[in-house]
Amino acid sequence: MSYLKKDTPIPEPMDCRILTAALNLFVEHGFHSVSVHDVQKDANVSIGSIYKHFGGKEGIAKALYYHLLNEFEEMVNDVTEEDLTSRERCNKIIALLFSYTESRRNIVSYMLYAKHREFLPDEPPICSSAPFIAMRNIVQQGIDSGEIRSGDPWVIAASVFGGAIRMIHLRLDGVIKEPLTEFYDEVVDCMWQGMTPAAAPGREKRRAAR
Amino acid sequence: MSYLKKDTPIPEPMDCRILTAALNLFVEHGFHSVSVHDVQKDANVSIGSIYKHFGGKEGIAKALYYHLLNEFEEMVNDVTEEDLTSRERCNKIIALLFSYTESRRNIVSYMLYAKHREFLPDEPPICSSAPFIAMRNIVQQGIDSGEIRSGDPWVIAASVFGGAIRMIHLRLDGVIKEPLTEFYDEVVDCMWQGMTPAAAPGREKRRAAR
DNA sequence: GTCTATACGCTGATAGAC
DNA sequence: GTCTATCAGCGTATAGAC
Repeated sequence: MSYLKKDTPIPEPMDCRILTAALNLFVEHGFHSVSVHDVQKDANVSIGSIYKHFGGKEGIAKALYYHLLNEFEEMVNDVTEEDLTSRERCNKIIALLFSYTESRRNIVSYMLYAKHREFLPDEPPICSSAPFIAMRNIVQQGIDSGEIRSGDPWVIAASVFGGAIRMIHLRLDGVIKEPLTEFYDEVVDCMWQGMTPAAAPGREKRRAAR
Repeated sequence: MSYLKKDTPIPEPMDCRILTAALNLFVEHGFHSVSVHDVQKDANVSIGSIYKHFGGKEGIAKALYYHLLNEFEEMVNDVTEEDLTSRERCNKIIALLFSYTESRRNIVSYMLYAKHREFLPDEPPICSSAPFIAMRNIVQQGIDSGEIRSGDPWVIAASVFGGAIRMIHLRLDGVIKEPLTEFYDEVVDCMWQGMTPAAAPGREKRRAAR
């Protein structure tokens, strides 16, 4: 059942084999380029089973999405419950995301790239789903406690996590060749320099183009 | 011919009507969910013309991609040729990207979300294509001239543009309701606070989790 | 519960008239 | 150069045997 956790204990045969096969195929070829037959073949089950369990291709994608979203949320919640400062929580989330990108590449890719609108017509986009809101809330707490400069919560959250997320994109696209974990210190350092309340008032700026 | 430029002068009837229709359909429904018949209907041309001009659906997607990529590259090159500091160049690119996201939403969405691997099997991913490399080079010049803190060029580039790109994603997903231009000052300010060479040595850090 | 075989619609692509 | 009519193949989904 556990995809994100390191110690996957060999999941229930049927459902999970289907989900795992679908995940890999979706990421490698794209949702619409994969047929139910492809999944069926890869998972060593029959088409009937797939329709019995998930009701079709969209059903698989939905189940996969919610399952992974849930695990992601648990991860963020775990970090939230630890006794850490807001900054340490942000850092930990970034570290975990980097780590997962290396060890569970396809999962991160699916959650980051999949156009969920395609199979979840009227579901909130991933950016406004629970775990991302939790991340924004961590940032909000940091603002309230004075650890992080104040401002629009989404802007601050985008500034905190934007660099790291961009690094993940570059890594998934093959632009960056080395494991992300090597860049963790530098990314986090760059980011916090701009997020300290002390730095907020701004000196020497106000010369921006445009 | 000009999609990115503000003053689109009513393009050549045929080719551009097809490309425009395809762009909107691709963005709204996804590449694979759109049939050639859909494009044909929307563009008010016949299937024959489409196959004559573009050779099929993939041909349309490719033409669209290269066309827009080219315009994007021109935009970056224009900024590069202006007499500005590296920082001002970065700011101007961010300002232009924000502006285009508001005025030419589908174009930005297509370039940002489209999985180009699907129709460009062995083409470099967008992140390593010419305009993005040009952006990284601007950052590199800033590092060389001492305007920007030193470090791995991709990390620094990700830190410079990551927050802004994240804001674009949030805006395209409908999470952010107000025009991006309203957030420009704050985004740029946050970012440069972390990018100044003076700030690089690092004080009070080295407490990162993980 | 699991499988196989089959039906039906849609999509990409072409041939040939105008 | 542009269009219409048509085809062949694939992909989803189902019905029914085991």
